Amino acid sequence: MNLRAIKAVTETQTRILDAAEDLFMQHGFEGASMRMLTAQAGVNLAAVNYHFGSKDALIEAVFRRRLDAMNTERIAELERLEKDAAGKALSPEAIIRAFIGASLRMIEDTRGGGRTFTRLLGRAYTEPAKPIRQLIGQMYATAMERFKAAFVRALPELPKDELVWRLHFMFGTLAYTLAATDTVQLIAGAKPEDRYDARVLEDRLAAFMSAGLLAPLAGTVNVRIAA
Amino acid sequence: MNLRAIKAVTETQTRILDAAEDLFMQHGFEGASMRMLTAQAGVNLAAVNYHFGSKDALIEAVFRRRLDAMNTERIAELERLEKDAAGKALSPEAIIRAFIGASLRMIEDTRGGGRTFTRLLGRAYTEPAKPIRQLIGQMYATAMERFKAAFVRALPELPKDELVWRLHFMFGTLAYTLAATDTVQLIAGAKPEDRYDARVLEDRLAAFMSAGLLAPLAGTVNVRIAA
DNA sequence: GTCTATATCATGATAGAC
DNA sequence: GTCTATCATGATATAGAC
Repeated sequence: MNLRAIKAVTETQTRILDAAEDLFMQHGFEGASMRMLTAQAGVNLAAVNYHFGSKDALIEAVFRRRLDAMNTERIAELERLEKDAAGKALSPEAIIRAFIGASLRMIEDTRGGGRTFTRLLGRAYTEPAKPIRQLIGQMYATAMERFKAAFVRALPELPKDELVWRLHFMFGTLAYTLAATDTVQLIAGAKPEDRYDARVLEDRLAAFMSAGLLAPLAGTVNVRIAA
Repeated sequence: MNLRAIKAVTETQTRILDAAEDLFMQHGFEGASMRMLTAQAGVNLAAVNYHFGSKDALIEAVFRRRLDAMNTERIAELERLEKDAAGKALSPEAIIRAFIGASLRMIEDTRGGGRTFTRLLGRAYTEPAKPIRQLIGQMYATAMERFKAAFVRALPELPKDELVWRLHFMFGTLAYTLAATDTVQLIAGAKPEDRYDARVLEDRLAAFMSAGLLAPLAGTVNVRIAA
């Protein structure tokens, strides 16, 4: 009888996943080695292959551990909003908050590694390696469709291709915020206590993103100074 | 007499820089090896160390080749605008265009490797390795200060810490756009001919970013549906 | 399930012939 | 300036004892 089928996650697996999260974030997927990883996890070098099969499978496990739950939470929040609205259109800002809230709340989780994961996630969005892009794409697919549909309903007058671009920009804003909140010196000017406060960050991000999403159409208001 | 002092950039150096740009973008700095790199450049394995001294020095050279010029161009464009305005305040959107224009125009340069570099650059913004962050930070420092001052002058009523956050968000939007324009599936819905048209992209980005920059202050307009 | 030991190959860097 | 050859180290992965 297979014990692993019952106790799906062992102590060793958790330690490996925690170390992998941290080291993939710091050094990238190719840059973080099995030796670094098993040393930091305090497990044997062979343990990764035993528990996960290969380095690539470990990468997938790292994302799967948190990302599936995160996107499920996003969709649940959106559906809660839609139910409460009872047929009325949602405000774009409310939809935005439903999308960004789950990831921002994770920033506050330093003990459980959530913050590390969000930084890894932000980095992974700009990862060109095909297998990783496909992996992330798959894991986001359902939530993306749901949210896109919600935005279409909330903004029926916005041309579809314009919406797609603006979703792209919004995604980028979030990705960079997740990845760089810890690192970038620009933010040095910001009050430290605000930096990781999910509520404050959500307010700031939601204000910025919804204004961008609702911007006047380019072409109709292109005022260039000295053009 | 040192010939390299006269002809600063040799054919071999250019080939190495081109290959490095491409492979650092694809595999990250740690993931791209000297062997890959010299093979793709069609030069000897020892050539990198001879011409650049080390892998780290090569990384710096890759950025320096284009980034210094890019930021000089940005500042020149800003100063041109300020001169034309003759003391009057610039519009935030004009300042934004001055900042993003130089990088977006580079996307169109497929032959010379500009597009590759912009993608590398977008990736590098989320790179946590300290030496690289410091390098990029240094190279941006002057331009950042100049542009921040311009925004302060254009938006005297916007609180400083709010401005800093919004600049951070704008930077993120641009970074992600540079890094992911080629890759992300979301954009699959966009017309392909628009995807790399710097003018179209600049219009879309400028509209999004300036709306975000001018958004009503968070806290004053936080309308939550079903809160 | 966990360990040691090892196979096989890639890594960055350099010494020294040409 | 360019090459080959080589060093010391580190890479992923696995076989087999416990």
